[in-house]
Amino acid sequence: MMTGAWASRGEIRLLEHAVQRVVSEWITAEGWPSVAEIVVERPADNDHGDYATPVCLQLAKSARRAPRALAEELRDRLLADPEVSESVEAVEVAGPGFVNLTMRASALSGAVRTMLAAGDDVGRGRRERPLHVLLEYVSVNPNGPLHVGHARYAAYGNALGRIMTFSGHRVSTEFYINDYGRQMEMFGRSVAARYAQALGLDLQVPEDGYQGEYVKSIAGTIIAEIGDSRLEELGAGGLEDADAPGIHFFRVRGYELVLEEMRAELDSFGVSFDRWFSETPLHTEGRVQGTIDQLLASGDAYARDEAVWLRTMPFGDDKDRVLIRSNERPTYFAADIAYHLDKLERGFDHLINIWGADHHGYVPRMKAAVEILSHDPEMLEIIIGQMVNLLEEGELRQMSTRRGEMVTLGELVDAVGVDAARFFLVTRSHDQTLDLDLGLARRQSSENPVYYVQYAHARIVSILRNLPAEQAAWLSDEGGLAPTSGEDIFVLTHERELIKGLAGFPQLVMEAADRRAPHRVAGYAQELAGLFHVFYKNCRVIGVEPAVSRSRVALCLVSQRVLARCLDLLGVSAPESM
RNA sequence: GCGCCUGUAGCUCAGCUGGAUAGAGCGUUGGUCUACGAAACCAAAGGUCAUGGGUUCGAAUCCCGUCAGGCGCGCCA
Repeated sequence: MMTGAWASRGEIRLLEHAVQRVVSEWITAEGWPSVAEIVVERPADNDHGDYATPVCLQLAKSARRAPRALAEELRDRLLADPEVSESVEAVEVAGPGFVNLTMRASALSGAVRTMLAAGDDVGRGRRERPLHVLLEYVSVNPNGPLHVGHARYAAYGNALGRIMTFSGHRVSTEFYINDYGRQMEMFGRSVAARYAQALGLDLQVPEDGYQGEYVKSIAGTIIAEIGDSRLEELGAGGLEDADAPGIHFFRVRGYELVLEEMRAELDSFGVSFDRWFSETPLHTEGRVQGTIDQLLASGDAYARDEAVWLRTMPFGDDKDRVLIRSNERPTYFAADIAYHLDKLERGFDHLINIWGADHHGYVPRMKAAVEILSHDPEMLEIIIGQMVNLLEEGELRQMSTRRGEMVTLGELVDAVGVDAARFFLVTRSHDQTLDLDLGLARRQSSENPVYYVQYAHARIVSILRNLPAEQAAWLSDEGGLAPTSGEDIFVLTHERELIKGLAGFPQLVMEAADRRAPHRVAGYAQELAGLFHVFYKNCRVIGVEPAVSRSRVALCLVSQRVLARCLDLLGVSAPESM
C-alpha cells in the first residue's frame, strides 16, 4: 500500500519491497512453494542491522537445505540486485539463518529529503480505496454528567477518528442522543421532584430515580428561569404520570441543560462531533414504526405472543429479539435499528460504533440487524472499549450515575489537565480494563509520559528559535536545507536511529488506523521523543560545521513535525515552550 | 452454566495476523548541567510472560484444558 509522499524514491521502506521482490523471484526460480508473507522487519537489536528477514528459516523445509546455506545464497542475490545494493552497505548472515541488512548513510539522506519535502503532511496516508466511515461514539443518555468511562471512549473515539482521517479515509463522527424512553422519564420525574422540593413542596425523587446532587443544580437553574410557575401543576398532578405536560417539561428542559453541559465539556476536552443525532424524532416522526413495518413486510420480523420480533438468530444471535413489546411500546433496539437504517441510507461505506463493555451482549443483535438491512455482515463494526476502574489511593471507587456517585470527566480534567488525561486514557489499549488512580495521577501529572513527548517538541522549537541568523535563513528554503540524495552526511549512530524512527511513521499511521489502535501512536510518540532526546544529547545542531548543522536542522524540523502530528492525532497540544 | 475481555518487572501498561538476549513509564540505587531547554541523558537492580499440554526450525504471541479477575446473558437502556 502506497502512503502518499512515501511512494517516491528515497523511501526507506522501498528497501523492504526490494528485498521482498528479490526473495520472491528466488522462490519462483527455484520452484518452491510460496510463503504467506515475506517478512522484512526492523530488528530490536542494532547488531542485527537496520532490516532483517527470517525468510530462509521458513524456506529451509521445502527447500530441504540448511537455513544458513540458504541465507548465504540470499545474501549473494541481494548484493547482486542493483536496487538493493544501491541502498545497502552490508548484508550479513546471522544466527540460525537470518539475513541482516545495513543501510548506507546515503540512503538515509534520501529519506530525510523526502520527509522534509512532505512538509506538514509527512506521514499522511493515501488510500487506494478510501472508505467513507461513520464513527459513532460516546452516545449516552443525556441525564447526568459524563464520567471517566465516557472520557475514555471519547478520547479513544476521537483519536481513532483523527488517525483514520490522517491515514486516508473519510470519517464522519456522530453522537447518538438517547433522549427517549424510560430512563429519560425517570430523569424528568427526578428533576421535577427536586424542583418541587427546592420550592417547599414535598415530592420525593422516585425510588429508582436519579439521586445525584447535579439534579438539584439543574432544578436550581430551572427555578432561575421560570420561578415557581410549574409548582402548582406538580402539586396537583404528582410525579406518577411521566407523560403529563408538567413532567414532560422537566424532562426536556433538564435534558437540554445536561446536553449543553456535555457538549461544552467534550468541546474543552477536544472532542467534537459532526452531528448530534437525537433519538426522539425517530419515534415522533414514525420512522421506528416505518422500519418495523418494512421488516415485517420482508419477513425478517414476525408477531408472536403479542409482541413483534426480529429474526436475528440466523445471523448469529442467541435468540430472536423483541422490537415491540406486548404493551405496544418499541424497544430501544427497535429505535437503534431505525437509527442504523438512517445511517445506511446516508451512503457510508462502513459503520463503526464504539461501545462500553457493559453493552457487549448487545453486539450480536445489532450486527444481525445491520446485516439484515444491508446484506453485508462486515458493514457494521462494533468496537468494545473496556471499563475504567477508578481508584483513590489504591481504593476502588464504585460509580453509579443514578446514585450520583461518580468521578466526572470534568473532575478528571481538573485534576490532571486535558493533555495528561487524554494521553493517559489513550495510551492503554482499548480492550484492556484500565486502572486509574486519581491520587496517583494527580501526583504524577508532572512526570506523565505526555510531558516527555511535549518536552521533546518544545525543545526542538527552542533549538530552531536559537539558530543564528544565517542558519535561520535555511528554514525559509527547505529545498536547500535538505541533504542531497546520496549524500553521506548522517554518519553518527544517533542520527541514524532518529532517521529510522522517523521513517517508520507512515507505516505506523496505517497500522494504528487499520488496527483501530490509537495507543500505538502514543507509544510511537514516546519512542520518537526518546530518540530525539538521545540525538540531542549527542549531536550538536548549532555551532558545528555548516553542512552538518544544515542536515541536523533538517532532522529537527522533520522530528518536530512528526511529534506535533502524533500529539495532534491524540488530541494533545504540542507546546512551543513549557 | 454460557458468551466477550483480561492475566507480562514492586505499580500502571506496551509487545499478540509467530522470529534472534521480552520492553517503556513510575518507583528504587548510582552517575551526568563552563556549548543548542537536566520536564533530559547514562548505568544498575528487578521476569517460571497465571498454569498445564499441543502445533512449529522457532511461542508472551497460534490451538486446547485449568485457575483467577472484569463485564454481559430482560418484552431495561
